[in-house]
Amino acid sequence: MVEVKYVQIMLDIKKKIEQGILKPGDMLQSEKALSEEYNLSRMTVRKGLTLLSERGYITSVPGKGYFVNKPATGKYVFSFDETEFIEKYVSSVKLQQANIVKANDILQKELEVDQNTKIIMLGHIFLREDKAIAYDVKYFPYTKGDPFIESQIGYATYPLKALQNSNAFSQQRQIRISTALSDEYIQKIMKLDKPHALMVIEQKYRDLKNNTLMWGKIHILQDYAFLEGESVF
Amino acid sequence: MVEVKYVQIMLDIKKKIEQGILKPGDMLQSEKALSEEYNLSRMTVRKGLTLLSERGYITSVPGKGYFVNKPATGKYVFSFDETEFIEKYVSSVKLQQANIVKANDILQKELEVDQNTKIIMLGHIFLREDKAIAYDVKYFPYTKGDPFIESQIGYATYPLKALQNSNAFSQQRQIRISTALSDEYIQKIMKLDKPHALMVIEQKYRDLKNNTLMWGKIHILQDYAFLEGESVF
DNA sequence: TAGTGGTCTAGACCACTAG
DNA sequence: TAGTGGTCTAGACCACTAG
Repeated sequence: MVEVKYVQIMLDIKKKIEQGILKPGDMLQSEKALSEEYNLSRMTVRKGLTLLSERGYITSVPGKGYFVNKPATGKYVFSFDETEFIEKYVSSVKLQQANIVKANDILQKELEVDQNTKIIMLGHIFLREDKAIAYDVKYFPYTKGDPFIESQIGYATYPLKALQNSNAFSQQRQIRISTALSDEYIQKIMKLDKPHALMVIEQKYRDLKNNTLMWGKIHILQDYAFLEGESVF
Repeated sequence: MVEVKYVQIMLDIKKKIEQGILKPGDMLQSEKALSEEYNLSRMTVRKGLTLLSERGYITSVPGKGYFVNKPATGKYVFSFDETEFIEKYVSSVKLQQANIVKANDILQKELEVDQNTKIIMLGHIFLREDKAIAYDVKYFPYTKGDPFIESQIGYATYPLKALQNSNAFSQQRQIRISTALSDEYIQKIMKLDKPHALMVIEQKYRDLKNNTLMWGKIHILQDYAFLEGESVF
């Protein structure tokens, strides 16, 4: 399989970096020198270098040249999606609680609203063959007349899908993963006879104007709580 | 601040997608049509479209055109790095155990070695003001004469840094996050008086030939176990 | 066959770097 | 002042699509 020219030069330089022939901090040859060495136009060389730069191998410093990066360690990508979790493990979702509440201190902070804002709270239990494996609670600021929120009240199935589909390109999401022992309330509603370890996945959805659209926590029983990721540079 | 032309066209089309003027599945105008509309050369238009494509907004289909993507939900990037964790929370690291062991079933599977391979096992306790907050165990296949491994035995401080620095560009890393209740062994070595929730972070380092360089698990006490991430498309 | 995106070229002008 | 990377152009040839 013959690769395209800019991939060839990219792979060639990448190999030199991986083998340590080019070391972190080293300056590459100039675009001009590379285009002469590889017999390519400068734009084609640039395309190869851009790929290396996007993948974190090198950095360009205008006026000076390209430099081999010090590898950044510890960065991973992973996926988490309630709807995927549900498809994988959950046989049914039970609406456990649906309330309109006033914003307490935590909600004021997390949703960035004042104390008079009404909040829709939705609690769900995720069941697998009649056994509770996760408890999910989400809070939505209730803006009167907001067509999305109106549609959520009394929404039959799991509400998040609507939020995700509505305009996902205009959302920014944050996630926070931690762990906790089940407290008495959770043990009661999940019908656990003793304390269990839970993975707690906290999510916040924002729109492009930085308004918080949703804040919520999912508590997953340890046997069903796995996240997997891969390194990226 | 005047943006460069390819950023302008990128932002313009991005806005149309975010506002829903262009919807998932829609075909964009052709490169030629766009270059006439914006009065730009085709290469400049392409550069803008490439940015949108890299960010997950559109996909190009050769021979047909560019299409607006359906947003992929649930993908996040986050960082985890033992050395960062140590800097943030840990006042001292205690070597708890250093052994050469034979590969049992789990190690054979995780390290992809046979039963005769010798494995170096290093257990560390992470202390914060004399209190154990994490327990870390790592396994390295012992290849005789491997200069890296030789240097690890009896290595005074935390061993991972050497592995990370040695040749990080030629490594691929996997991570797996789960949660567990502390078992008796962990309670003993961490001096816990009762069961605690632990975040379990499992990491595997591979080289480019897919040899496993290291497999290990860190068990972190719930109060110190937080991972944060952001959405990416 | 006309239209699409993918690759590649040769050249231009620019701001910035560093002696 | 010579060299560097950043942007942009006008054009070429290609494989692929779909009527």
